[in-house]
Amino acid sequence: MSELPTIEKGNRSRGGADGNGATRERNEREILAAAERVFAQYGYRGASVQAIAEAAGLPKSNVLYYMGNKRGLYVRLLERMMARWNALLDDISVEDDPAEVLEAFIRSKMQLSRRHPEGSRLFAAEILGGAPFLQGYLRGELREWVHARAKIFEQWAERGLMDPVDPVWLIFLIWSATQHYADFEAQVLGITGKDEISDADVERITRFLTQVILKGCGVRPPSAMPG
Amino acid sequence: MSELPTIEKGNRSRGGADGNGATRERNEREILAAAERVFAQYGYRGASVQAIAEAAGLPKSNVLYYMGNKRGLYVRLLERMMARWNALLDDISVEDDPAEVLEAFIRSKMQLSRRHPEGSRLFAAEILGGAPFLQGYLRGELREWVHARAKIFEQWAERGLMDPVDPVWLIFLIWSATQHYADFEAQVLGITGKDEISDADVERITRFLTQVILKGCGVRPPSAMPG
DNA sequence: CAGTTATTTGACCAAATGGTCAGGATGTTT
DNA sequence: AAACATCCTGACCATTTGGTCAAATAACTG
Repeated sequence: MSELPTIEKGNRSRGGADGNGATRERNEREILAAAERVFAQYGYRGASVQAIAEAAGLPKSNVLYYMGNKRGLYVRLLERMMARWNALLDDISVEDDPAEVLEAFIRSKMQLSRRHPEGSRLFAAEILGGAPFLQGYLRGELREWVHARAKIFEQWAERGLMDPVDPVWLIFLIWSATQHYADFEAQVLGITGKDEISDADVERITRFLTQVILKGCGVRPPSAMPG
Repeated sequence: MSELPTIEKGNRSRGGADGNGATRERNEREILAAAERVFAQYGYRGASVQAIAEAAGLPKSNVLYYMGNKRGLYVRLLERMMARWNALLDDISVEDDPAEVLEAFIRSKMQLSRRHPEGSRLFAAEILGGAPFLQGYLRGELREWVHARAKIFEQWAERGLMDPVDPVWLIFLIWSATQHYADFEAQVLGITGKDEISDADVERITRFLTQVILKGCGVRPPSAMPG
């Protein structure tokens, strides 16, 4: 605990600029990755700049040199995660097949959580704590995102392509079910006795969720073209 | 932030012993409630004893007098929540009706999250952070709990009372879906535009989840008695 | 090469952290 | 009233917190 990082001064492979903004870019990437892990584990308040610096293998001052301050670093991470989320299921229309869209949604959401488990947990921790930094996003962009898709689900229901379930709650159901495997990984591992969730597990879970949720809201399996 | 609690010294209604352990009991209750809120919001590291004390309207020293230290207080809260959880769905057998049991599970889980939202979030934060204090519980008691119920689900599937879905993942699905409304309340409120989740909402959500999940795993609605 | 800019980092700071403790206040019991 | 136990809390402590700064170093540019 009292041990400092002990970076060798002459670490040639890391120090100094090396043409363009390459140094900056590389260091920022490394710091962001480390910060994502630490913030995800301890939350905003619980995470310390010192801990982030150690995780990145840099002195604290250097982290602050690149990121300005803790708050800014945190917000940057949140924004990065929002961007990833926004890119999800970006273009669907009423004409699409419900089964295909829902499966694609479940699948890409699972993969997002799997590819960025720390970002996913960071997001979760932020919302758990009352979303002090994300209020605006939740009541703005994300709300629009959800309602746009909800409208399409409703139209599908009107056309008899699925049961008339509340589309917003359906989205929450999918969100929570997929999020669970990233956010509560510790629980899933503890209960199943595994020591990691494999790609095969992810595939099985995806299929399970797809099957249960599609069937659960009466979506016809893809094939028959209406009209 | 720099303001101290400023408790009046002569607060008659709180000071001193009053027969039995009534004082202790009352103060402990109040401290536990305050701590649950603060830990839920900020996580273990992010929560400060000072913040808990202020939330309880007591000086920090008094909180430590009752609870010993931060760690002990936290563990006590986790244990209280585990006890609540363990009491859930405690006696089911293969002879029971799947539809009834699953609905009861969803319903009581929803109510648990609703009655103890802070406890629920506390639990979630602990697991999010890798469950450093709950490893044992997850790999022990909770694992048994889950597997015992999973076995029953499997037998139901064998008897043709439901689809042969993986029972552990079904439990996770129900867990995550119900947990969501407590843990991510900020998200649900932000997106729906409500400023609280009403009892009526809870009832609607419960019905929605019951309908979709039961249908989704092919559970026959209650009525026909087998064998 | 000199000049300019970007990077690195230890020393430092005020505030907050978890926790201890002595001593006073408030009761109950005899 | 004396004795005893519980309760309360301000003062205090070592450590950690987020953040600043100046001086050193490294790299790019003319």
